[in-house]
Amino acid sequence: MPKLASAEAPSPFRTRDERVRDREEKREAVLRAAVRMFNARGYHATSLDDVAASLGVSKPTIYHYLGNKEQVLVECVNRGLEMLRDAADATRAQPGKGLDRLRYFLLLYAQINMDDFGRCVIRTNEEVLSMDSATRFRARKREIDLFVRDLIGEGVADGSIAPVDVRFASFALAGALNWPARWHAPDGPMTPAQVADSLIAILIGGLAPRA
Amino acid sequence: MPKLASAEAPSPFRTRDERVRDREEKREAVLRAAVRMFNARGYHATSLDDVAASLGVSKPTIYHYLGNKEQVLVECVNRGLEMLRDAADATRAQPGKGLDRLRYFLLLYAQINMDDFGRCVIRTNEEVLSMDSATRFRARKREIDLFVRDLIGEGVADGSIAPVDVRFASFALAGALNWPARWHAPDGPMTPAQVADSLIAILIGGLAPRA
DNA sequence: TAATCAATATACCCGTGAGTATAGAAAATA
DNA sequence: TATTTTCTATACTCACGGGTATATTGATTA
Repeated sequence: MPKLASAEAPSPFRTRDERVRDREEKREAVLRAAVRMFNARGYHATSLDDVAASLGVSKPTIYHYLGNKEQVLVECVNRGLEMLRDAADATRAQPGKGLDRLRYFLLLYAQINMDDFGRCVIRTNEEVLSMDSATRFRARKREIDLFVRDLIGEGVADGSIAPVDVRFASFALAGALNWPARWHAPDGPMTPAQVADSLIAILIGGLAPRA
Repeated sequence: MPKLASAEAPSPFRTRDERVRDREEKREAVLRAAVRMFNARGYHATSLDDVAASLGVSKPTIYHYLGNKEQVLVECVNRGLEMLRDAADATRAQPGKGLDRLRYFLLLYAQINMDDFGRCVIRTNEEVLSMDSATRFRARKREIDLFVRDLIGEGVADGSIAPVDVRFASFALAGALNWPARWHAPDGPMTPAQVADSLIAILIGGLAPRA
């Protein structure tokens, strides 16, 4: 009889696992609240008091879940970088010619840049991080950049991409697809997917008319 | 005889005009020093004490020439915006088809974005400005954006540009050509003109191989 | 039941940095 | 020469915000 009660009504008594999950959830809530404010007002202009207030708690609560302000930012950035890494992995498993695979990745890349955590990756400049964090940050962004260059190189090799300068092509793509992190309104009429599609079409096709 | 001395040796006595020019020069020096530090470390992370120290003067000296910290930033941004407006004017006087005129402007645009003051326009986000300044800032950036859209529309109309979505094309171009403000090293091996050329070639030609 | 631990709050400390009050030197003007 | 103006420094005020010391409560474990 006591065993049966488990799935019925939500018991106010939490098991150890539930407590661990609660903790994770709260940590996550702090990060979500923080990243929104960082994106909206900038890191320096956002105080942890503000973040705490927006969650209806006090500052020490944040310190209970995260070490200090920089770590809050670092965790947010890491969430975004993780999404990018996943996108790269998904792309590696993708068939097709270089251009197709590149397009596949760019579509994900652009959309991530319109996500709260992805935006944060773009909007965070290394100067605000400690040297140590900045180094790691740079390294992980470089990983992504190199991945894009590989895809472009692959496309050039198999003829699906014009013989462009790989380095500059990756800069041009990154710039164009990072920019929405600054102008795209999450609650605007265009979905991230639509924005991504439109931008990528232009980048692939170019401005000059096709013969 | 006294008249003749004017152009000979630089007199330690300054005329009224010279004094006005001295003042301008100092003001300008403050802005140059400030914009460099803003670009390097970010606006919030730069104190006016630091700026003053880098010029070998004290903070009140800065306040003597400029009202307050925000005004320092606003003036820097205005310098950049002025360069952009000049570039637009020069382009208006330019002959040729839409694509040629667009290319002409983009070349200037991209280079300005690698200049100290131009960088500052890109790197300054409105959130750090007072509502009033932010509004003016947004308006002047919008001017530039509309100008680019006009050029693209012109090119589409005269057939020199493919029938792209004008709005997204301008976003894609802006993003790609703003990005160097964040990665281009002024003392690196590539000159701004070379960077601009390379990026623009890719944007106009697109990634897909030409038939 | 006692002792411990997790979670949260209140109230504080303290450094930084924007902005100012004041004074003094040098030059310009009367 | 006396007076005012320009330029600059020293030395301050004050608010903000990161971070912490400490107390409280409720649940967990011994």
